[in-house]
Parts: sequence; structure tokens; C-alpha cells
Amino acid sequence: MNAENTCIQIAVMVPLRRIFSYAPPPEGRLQPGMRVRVPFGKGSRVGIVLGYASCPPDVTLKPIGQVLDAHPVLPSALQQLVQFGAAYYHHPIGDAWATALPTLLRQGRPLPEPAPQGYRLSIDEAQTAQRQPGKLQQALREHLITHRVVHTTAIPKELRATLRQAVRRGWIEAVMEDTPPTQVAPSPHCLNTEQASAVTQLRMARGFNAWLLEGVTGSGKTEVYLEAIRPHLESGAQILVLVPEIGLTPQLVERCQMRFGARRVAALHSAQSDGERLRIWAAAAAGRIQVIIGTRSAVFVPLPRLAMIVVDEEHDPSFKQQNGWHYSARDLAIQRARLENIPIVLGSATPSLESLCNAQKGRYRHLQLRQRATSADLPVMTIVPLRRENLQGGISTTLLTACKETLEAGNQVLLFLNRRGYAPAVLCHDCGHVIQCPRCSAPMTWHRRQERLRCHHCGHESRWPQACPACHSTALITAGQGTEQLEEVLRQRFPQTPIWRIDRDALHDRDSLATAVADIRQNRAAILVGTQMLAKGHHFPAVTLVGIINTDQGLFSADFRAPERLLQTVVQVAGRAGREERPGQVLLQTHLPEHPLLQSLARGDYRPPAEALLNERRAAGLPPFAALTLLRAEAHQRYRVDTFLSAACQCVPPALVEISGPLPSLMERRAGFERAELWVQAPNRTQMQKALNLWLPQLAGLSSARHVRWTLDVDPLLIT
DNA sequence: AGCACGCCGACT
DNA sequence: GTCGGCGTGCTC
Repeated sequence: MNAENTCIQIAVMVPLRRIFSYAPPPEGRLQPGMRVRVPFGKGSRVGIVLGYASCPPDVTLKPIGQVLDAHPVLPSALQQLVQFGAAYYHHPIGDAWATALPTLLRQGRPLPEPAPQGYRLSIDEAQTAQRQPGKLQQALREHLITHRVVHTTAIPKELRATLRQAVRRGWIEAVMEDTPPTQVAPSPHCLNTEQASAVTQLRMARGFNAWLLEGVTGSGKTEVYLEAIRPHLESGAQILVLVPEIGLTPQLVERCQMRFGARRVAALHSAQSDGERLRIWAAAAAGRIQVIIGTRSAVFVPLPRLAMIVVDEEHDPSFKQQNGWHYSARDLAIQRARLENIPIVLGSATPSLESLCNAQKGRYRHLQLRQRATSADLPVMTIVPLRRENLQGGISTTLLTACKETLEAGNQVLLFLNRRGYAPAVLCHDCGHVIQCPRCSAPMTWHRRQERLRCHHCGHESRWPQACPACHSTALITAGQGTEQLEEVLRQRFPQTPIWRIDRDALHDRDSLATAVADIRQNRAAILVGTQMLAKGHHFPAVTLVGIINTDQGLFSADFRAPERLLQTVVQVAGRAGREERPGQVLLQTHLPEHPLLQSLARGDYRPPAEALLNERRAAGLPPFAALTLLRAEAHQRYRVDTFLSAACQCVPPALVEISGPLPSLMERRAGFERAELWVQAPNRTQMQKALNLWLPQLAGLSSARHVRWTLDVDPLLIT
């Protein structure tokens, strides 16, 4: 006769900012982190046990439907990480858990049994196998006699059924334990003094420690990671490596597997099937994989013997999730390292201003690699003023001449233009009207090859308009240049030269980036035209000239981070040039040749312009010198967005934060939704959290909140 | 997010 | 006379 009942608190996997209570099952104790299936509304949902609590005796609770796990699905440190992340980014806990788990576990599927490492004949095989061995049994038996232990994948398909039967009958047994680790290959490279010093310091790191490894392009950061983690792998520990996009860094996986053995190292990314991802996830959780190289969500992979985390290209914006739970995998990785009390390395040639600031404040230990690992010099940057230049499809005569000379010398040219399609706009020659996407406040992009107008924000497509919608003139023309047009212009100018376009459109209908890259390496003189995709990771040894076509885009953007990204992109693209003992040259086309950022950038080093940008941020009171959160709202009707945001302004906890807005979003209309936002600034993250914790319940209670879709973006990265 | 309930327009 | 539009409210 308890005055109070115990109930179990469950994070149900729905996007609701609530925890639900259920009656505990009659037998068996539940542990936090176990998955359960619970009756919910009309049907049932998967949920996570958070703990026991007492609840008043008068409420009747539904019982837990089914306990799905014998053990917590995430270890306690990761449970804390999900908890922390949900609280910090003010995201519903159930949905945070759903995001942290592989799809199949989220859906309630069981954790897979560990796959056997191999098979062998059992000791008493002689007795059990006597009765009439069939042809297949005999074949299998001989296979196992010659190979002793056979890995599952090495068994011919036609013998699989026989194998299953043989295991059931007992004359073949599964080998579950790890194969002894293969010998770790010695480093094929000789480290220079800076690399060696970085490796030594990282190897001595014990306990939580954050390191910023800042190394110019070509300085051999990867070699430092690999050598720093080597002793951990030799002692059987595990390593987590986070990368921005795995498709762009397949060499890292290959290099890692080459050195440490393919069986120890696995990649985890969205191109894999749900089943494959779960298998790798489970193998990592069971300690059978030592190195996980993965994108964002890999920050939640359980690794029982985790010894170090590496975040490669830590400045890359794709570490911040843009939909659903807006978490930064880089920042959560740091929190994970803190919770697990291990060192973490953030590596980049162009560190984010946030990380630079942390290094300067002494929160991160700073490691620098100033020399390139090969003897190649850093490329020379030259500003090409466009004021007087004759432009051909966006290319200046100066750049064209440089291309010609480079090609004649048998070298390759890389032209960077961050705009897909043929032209970023179509306009009326008579009245100037620009063809807009009907669902977004953005111009439509002309794709000439498919003869379609496409919106890059919502995917809307249409034909070339018959007449101007405003004045009915038929004189419609394209304006501006995209990669498709650049490619066309270059084909006219250099008909004999192979030209490669590397962007999402070009790779869609041809083969993968990897094959394109392989082909490019085979070729001599060639031109590469491409977007962002070209800037990341790949080495093009024969490229000696890099042209940045539209430098100015990053100088005019309303996003306060645009100059930082411009700087990082230019330095990264420039780093593709002049490797392998050939001097490189970078030409920056601009209408603003005197712009201080470009002047500073042209001197070649990342640091001075980065520090200038940091000073600007300090003066403007922007991150990393203040904490920033965006309250975004969208609805079909504009007045509902404004009503909600104004009401949200009214209930802001006074004195803690400063509010600007409601401001229309950079793209006011997107996919048929009217969008606006509130900017919330606080002197630091602690104060921000205090304010958000007071504000959020008020927000959720607003009646106007029910007519809009709203989200909080803590530490926003892209102001889209 | 789903899912049901509920009150107003064009169809067999 | 119904089928169905999406506005509103709820989920232990």
C-alpha cells in the first residue's frame, strides 16, 4: 500500500518536449539506456528508459509493452552525451535519441548477434561427421582442412546452406573471438621535425585535453594522426575519427586500412545501407573494430576502449546538422572527450575562428605544422582586378592567358566557381524582370544541358519561359555564369584540351568522383572546372594553376560568416596547386582588388586574414565573442510568423540576452513557406543557456506557436 | 510527428 | 445526401 507508485520515465521517440511515465514491468529491473516498446496514442512507439521516479497514486499508467534490450544500448557516457546535447540545443530528448541511434535500432530491431569471425572443424569432428558425408559436406570439410579457420566471406555461396547445417549438427564450429591483430605496418614516411614533435606530444596526452592541429595544406596532418594513434592501436584501444563527408576522403580510409589492417578499420557513412551501418556499429560497440572513420552521427558510436578522438577538417560547416536536431558533431565530440576523459585533436589547414580563439585563450593546446611535408613551396597568389578586363563567360583575359601557358607547359588548370548550372539567373532584356522560383524568394538557375530552369533551394523545375511574365517581351537572356557555361566557354577556347567538370550535376550522370579523379591523374594537360567538391581533400598533382572565378560572392553576402568561408575555401583550393615539386600559381578574380581581406589573403598565409576577421567579430560582438541563437519560424502566411515572433519577443527573460528582430530570413520564402527569425545574443554560452531555459517553456506555451513551425538553432553556422 | 475528431464545399 | 479538405488537440 504505497502512498506513491514507482513509474518508469521514458523518452519516447517523438519530437515532443516531454518525458512519459509508464508502469514498470512486474519482473526484471530496467536500466537507463534500454530500449522499450510502449503503447503510445493509438499505436506503439520505441522509447528509451531514462530512470525510475515516483508518481502520485491516483494516476493510472499504461504498462511498458516490451523490453527490447538486455543491456543499455548506449554506455553511460554516451547517454550523458545525448542528454547534454538535447539540453544544450534545446531539442526533444526522444528525437535526440532517435538521431543518435542507427535507423534499425531506432525502429526497434534487435541488436545483431556478433557475426562469427570464421569457422573451423570441431575437435570431435571425426565422430560426428562419420555418417554418409555428402558431396557438399565433403567439399566443405576439405575446404576447412586446407584453410583451418575460414572467414565467412571466404566460403563459397553454394556451401553456405551446408555450413549452417553443419554448425547445427556440431561438426563445424563458429570461431567468435578476435583473430589476433595483424602486425601494424611501420610508417612509410619519414616525419619532419614539426610532425615528429606533434606526434610525441599527442602520444603523451593523458586524460581530457583538446588540441588544435593547424597545418598548412600538404604539411602531412594525416601522417600525424596516424602516427599519434599507432600506440593506442597496438595496445588494443579504439579511435574515433570524424570527417566532414566520407565520399570526399576515401584516401583517409584506405591509408588507415593499409597501415593498420583492413579488419581493424571501418568507415561509417550515409551511403551504406541501414543493415551495413548497424553491423559496423555493433562491431564497434563490441570492440571488434578499432578505428571508426565516420561523418557527423558517428560521434554517437559506442566504443568501449575509446582512447582518442580526431576531428579532421574541423572548420567544415557540414559538422553542424542543418535539419532536425541542430547539433555540432565537432562540439559534441569535444564534450564526449570530456565525458570519457580522453584527448581530442581538431585538425585543419584553415581552423574555424571559434577554434583559433579557443587556442589563443589557452583552452586548446596548439600544434602547428608550418612546412609542407614535400619540398613543394606554397603557391603564389595574385589578385586579378576585373575593372578593365574583357570578360569571356566570366573569365578574364589575364586568366585565359595563364591557362594557355599552363596547358602548353603540359600542366593542369583548376578553375573554381561555386555555382552549378549554366547561369544563376534568367532575366528580361526589356524590363529587367528576373524569373523567380514560384515557391522561394530566389532566382531560378538555367541548366542548359537539360534545358530546364531549376530552383536550387526547393527543386522546382520549369521550361524556358515563352515570354517575360511582367512585360510579355520574348527577349529573355541569361545573366551570370555557372560551371556548365564555364565548361562550354573553355571548350571553345581550348578545343584540344580535355575538360572535366566536377560538380553535383556532372557527377550525377557520369561515374563517381573517385573515377573522375583517377582519370584526371592519368591525363597530362587538362582543365578542371568545379564547385566546392574540388576544394576538399583531393590531390591533383599536375595542377599548377588555380583560378578563383567569383571571389566576390563571399564579400557581399549578408551572412557574417561568409568572409571566413571565402578565406577557408580559397586557401583550401589554393592548396590543390603546386604539389609534387611544381610551383603553383593562384589567380583571384575580383572587382574589389583593394579589399583588405583579399590583400591579406594574397600574401599566402591563412593566419593574418583569419586574425583580422577575428578582430572584426570582436568589435561587432559576434561569435566567438558572444553566444548566438536563432529562433526561426515559418508558415504559409506571413502574419502568423510575425505574430509568433513578436509574441516570443515579449516573453524574453529580461536583462539576460539581447534580441534583434523579427527579421526576414535571408531567403524570405522557401518551398512555399514564409520565414523570419529572431536573433538572440548573450555575452557567453552560460548566460545564453540560462536565458533559453527560462524562455523555452514560455515559447512552447504561446498560442501563436501552434500556427507556425519553429526551431531554435543554438550556435547557428549557416544563415540560410 | 502521427492520428482522430470536427465542421464546411463539390461530387456520385 | 456523402467524400474529403486541413484546423485543432492529444499522446503516460
